[in-house]
Amino acid sequence: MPLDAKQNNLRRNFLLASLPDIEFERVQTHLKPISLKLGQVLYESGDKMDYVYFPTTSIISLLYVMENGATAEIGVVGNDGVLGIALFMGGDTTPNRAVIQSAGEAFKMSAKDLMAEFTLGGVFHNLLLRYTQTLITQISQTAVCNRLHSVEQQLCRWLLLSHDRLNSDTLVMTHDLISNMLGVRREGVTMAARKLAARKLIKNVRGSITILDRSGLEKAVCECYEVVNNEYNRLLGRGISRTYG
Amino acid sequence: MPLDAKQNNLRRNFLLASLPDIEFERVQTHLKPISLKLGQVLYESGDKMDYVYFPTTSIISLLYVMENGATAEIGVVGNDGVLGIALFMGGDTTPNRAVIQSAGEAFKMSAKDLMAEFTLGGVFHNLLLRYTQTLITQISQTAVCNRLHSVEQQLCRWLLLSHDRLNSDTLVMTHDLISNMLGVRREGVTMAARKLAARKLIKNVRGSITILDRSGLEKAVCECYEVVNNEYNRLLGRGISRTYG
DNA sequence: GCCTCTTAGTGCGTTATCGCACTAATGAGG
DNA sequence: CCTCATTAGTGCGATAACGCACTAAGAGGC
Repeated sequence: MPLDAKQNNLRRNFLLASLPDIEFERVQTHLKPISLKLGQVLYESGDKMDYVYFPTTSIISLLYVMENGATAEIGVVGNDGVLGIALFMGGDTTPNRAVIQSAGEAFKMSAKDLMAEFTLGGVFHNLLLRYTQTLITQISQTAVCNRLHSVEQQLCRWLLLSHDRLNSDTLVMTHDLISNMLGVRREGVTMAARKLAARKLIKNVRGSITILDRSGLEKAVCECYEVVNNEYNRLLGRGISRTYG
Repeated sequence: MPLDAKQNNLRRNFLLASLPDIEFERVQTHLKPISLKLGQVLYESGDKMDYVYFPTTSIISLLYVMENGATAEIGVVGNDGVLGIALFMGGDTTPNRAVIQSAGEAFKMSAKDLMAEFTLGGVFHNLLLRYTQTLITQISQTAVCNRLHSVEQQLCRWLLLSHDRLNSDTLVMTHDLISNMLGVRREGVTMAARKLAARKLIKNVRGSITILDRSGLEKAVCECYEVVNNEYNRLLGRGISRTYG
């Protein structure tokens, strides 16, 4: 990849884009582009983390896997952040599975290089911590939403979170996969999706969902979505959401 | 408070107890003892955080409050940790309400003093980040548990988490308060508590719950409880749990 | 164009939890 | 000792989600 193109792509990750020039120059030499395929597992629970990943066009889902095989998503990482926070937080293994929810590009950085830069304590250090705080908010809101809201509302939230991190209005994703993320029945997703489709908010075709009416979805979603966005904007100073950006 | 007694008490908070002597000496001069009453609110959502709190015998619940007034607990902080992580993570306000779940003692430290020490980047810095990682695990597991487990299992988890952070086997707590924490109906807590009482795991009297059979509770609880403990032990090297410690 | 696999939709009985209205027990204060 | 506020327990219909077995509809390979 020519250097100009690489730098251009790097800037598509908001965290990298927020670095001052001096740190950006230093950091970018350690970043290697990587293509991520749908369903690919970057970390398995308990894995030692050799790399962290800065997505640009891919989306990564953080999943918890129960002993009985049931799964539930606790958060999602796209061009708004970085996968692998446990590394600089001082756990050297990850407690969750990280799986590609939407194929695309990312940049990876070795654990060693990341820690070297983190330890310098500059903007990079503070940026990663602020991002971690927004991720905590996202996980917290997932907990609340799981407790208090309906599958339909949660599907709205999930669609909006994904849409925010995507260039396209179409999510390549089966109901079955979504049900694994939300930790509900596949039929439950089908039902909720059909209701949203009946209201012309989405189009529901085999293997993909297309957002038709983004602002309609925002009216249907629970407050959890906006809470997470507001916190992100407050701490990282730019909109991930297409609406609040 | 005489200095010896104060130092002795300080060590009852595991985070403070883990500091090497040099840092402990420096940190302890900034810590002031404070008594916390049941129901007292330390932070309201959106508040600027003037202090962080290191509980010794008190327990603090992190609650999210919905627009309609419904609440759900996302985590709990006792002598295992510190309240106010958002401060050093770079948000200067807190996204949750923090309310005293069990009356007792704590030490508080001003935001300014905390940040001064944190910025030095020593053991204190790393310890706070590692603790934050364990709190993330706790919140994540709350999300998963809310999604996949029954009220009865969650009550077990909640009782064990509280018991771990307490000197006593008796929790002064009404079903109504517990229902606010768990984000379920008060009657749901009553039913679950009665079932546990029928199995002689707890004793259920007006305004308090007494743990009768701790190991029985551990058999009844979902895996979520152990996951959080294991991660805590792994990262902070000592047991909060009375079993795994 | 047909076969086959994947994905989506349907039907139905079961279960957990909810919402609400109510009664019963407890214990602190006068 | 009695009263009253707080806390706990009951009953019941409503609802959301589940588990499971099944059918129906695309979409790619031969």
